[in-house]
Amino acid sequence: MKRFLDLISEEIKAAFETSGYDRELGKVTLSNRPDLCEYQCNGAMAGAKLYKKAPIMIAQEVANRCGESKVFSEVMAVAPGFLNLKVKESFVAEYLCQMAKSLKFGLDMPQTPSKIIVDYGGPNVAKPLHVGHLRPAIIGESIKRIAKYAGHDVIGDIHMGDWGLQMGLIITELNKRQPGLVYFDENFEGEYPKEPPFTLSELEEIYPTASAKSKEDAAYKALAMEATFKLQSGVRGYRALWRHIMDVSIADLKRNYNHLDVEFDLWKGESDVQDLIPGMVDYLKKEGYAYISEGALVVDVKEETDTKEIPPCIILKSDGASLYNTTDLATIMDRMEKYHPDKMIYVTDKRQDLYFEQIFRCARKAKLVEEETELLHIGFGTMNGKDGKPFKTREGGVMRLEMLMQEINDEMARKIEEGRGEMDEEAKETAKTVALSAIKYGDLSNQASKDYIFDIDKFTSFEGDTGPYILYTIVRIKSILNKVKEQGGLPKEAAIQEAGSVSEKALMLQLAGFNAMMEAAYQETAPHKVCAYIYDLANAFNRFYHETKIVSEEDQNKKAGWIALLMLVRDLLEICINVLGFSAPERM
RNA sequence: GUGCGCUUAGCUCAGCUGGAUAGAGCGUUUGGCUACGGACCAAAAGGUCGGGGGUUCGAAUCCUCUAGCGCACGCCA
Repeated sequence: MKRFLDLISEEIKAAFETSGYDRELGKVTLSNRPDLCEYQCNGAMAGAKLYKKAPIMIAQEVANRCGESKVFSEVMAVAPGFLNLKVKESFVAEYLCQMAKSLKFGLDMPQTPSKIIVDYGGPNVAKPLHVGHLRPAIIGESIKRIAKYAGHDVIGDIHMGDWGLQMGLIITELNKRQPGLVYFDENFEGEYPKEPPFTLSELEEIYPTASAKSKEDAAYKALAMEATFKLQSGVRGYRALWRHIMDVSIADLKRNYNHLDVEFDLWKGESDVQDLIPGMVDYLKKEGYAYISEGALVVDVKEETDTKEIPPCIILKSDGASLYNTTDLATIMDRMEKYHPDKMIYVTDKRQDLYFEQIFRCARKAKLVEEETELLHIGFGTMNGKDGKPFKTREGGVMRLEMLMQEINDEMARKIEEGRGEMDEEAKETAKTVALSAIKYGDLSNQASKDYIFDIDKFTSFEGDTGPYILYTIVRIKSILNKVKEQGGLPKEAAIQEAGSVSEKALMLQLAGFNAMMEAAYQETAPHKVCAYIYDLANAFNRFYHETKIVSEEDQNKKAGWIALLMLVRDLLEICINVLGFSAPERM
């Protein structure tokens, strides 16, 4: 379906054209002055110079051509040359009826869907998730869902850090504690046990212990590095241990991400591409992209148009070891090979901007990707505490994600109990649902690239521009619809009708902007636009609701129209919160 | 030093890619409860859009200079 703004622009554009002006001047935008009109066109002022005419003259001419319009009830030329527009009630109602019937509520699907890989998450295996993992999970998940809704073929990849020193550390510590394990017996040739020699909680304790030891004890660190090396060189027992660590850790990661309603299609990690590295390095050398500089193997990624110094992309360190860059490039190769994506989106901290610039340039220069392959880095800002400094525990440490979630769940449960005066299982579940909306909406309503203040009190508030307010609105609509159902059922074939009040029309116009909004959110990878939209929509609905008695309406026809309208509001709100990554309970 | 980003109401943030009187929420003040869910609605106060200059009929938005803050700048991820 055409976007509403484009549709009504058509008419104004045609009027410009038949008046002898460039039709592009007829672009219509939302009104800046809702007190004066619903939409406006500023083309007459832009055209004034071109046609050496007073803008008001042009505007007047165009307005005169719109006398008999199916679309507009008012086209008025106003000084200095604005065209103030009001849309016919019948036109909006017709548009919404079509929307309600269309598969994606008016959002056109691409002729050929793009294959998109979204790389987000990036947790380290065997280390607990902390608050730093919250933003990539929330933002990445939403970007993925928006792209899916827009009709693309999207794959979410968690891209774990599963091949580094932390593995060597854990193995070393295990060796100290249980040297008798078969994994450390070099002569062992049988099958290794299926059950891991540790539990999750042990694993969670082992890593920090080992990490602390290695910082104080150089010999210990050397052992850990040796263990890492042995693991990477394929020592059987170490690989088997690694598998155990992975299994235990991934199960825990899945549980945690599940709580966040974050789901990955691929659970790949650095380890998955290690075998590709030698071949890639050979290729880069042979084709002349890579050369030795200061002992390291690098690829130059400078370009003539650069206004700044871009350091080369390091492929191998001077000791010959691979690093983050190597793995990321190999991952790009792997993805091209296996999935052939049109686009790869990386969701990481914005401090990695330069790094990804280097990686992308290197991948492009060395033809690891095709010319059309789009590489995009969405760099997000820091999550700060109320003091404006990076979010920390009271003790100043890094807060575990589970702790944070627990704190917010508790706070929300407390509020719900306060409201209801009781607490049961259902209320607990509701608290979790609402808490998640609070966190996610609080994050996503800010532009991703900016730092933001993580203010629990603000986010968990049921008032104002918050997740709970949105959920409240949805629950409220559901409640009305249920009431109508009890009363005698929802009409089967209810069609949205012409607005009978200002607030109703405002609500309808807000609904009509859905497809344009979603398209923009996808194009600009901007979840915050979805938040802004539903906040406006929720407000428009509540205003309308406040002055309209629906359940007790006598005129069945009118009532049926309102119910159809309500269902559309509910559907759009639910679609939007779904792409944002949360859901609404049945009651609150 | 170089580059990037940010600076909008007391606080937290929008601002539809150049338009009319710069908008929300929180907080403050005030009004509306026989509640289809008041977790709501209505209203008031609150701004030289960091500062200067420029382009333009018209600038928070584009250019330029400048200040403050943050971040990044070859072998960490």
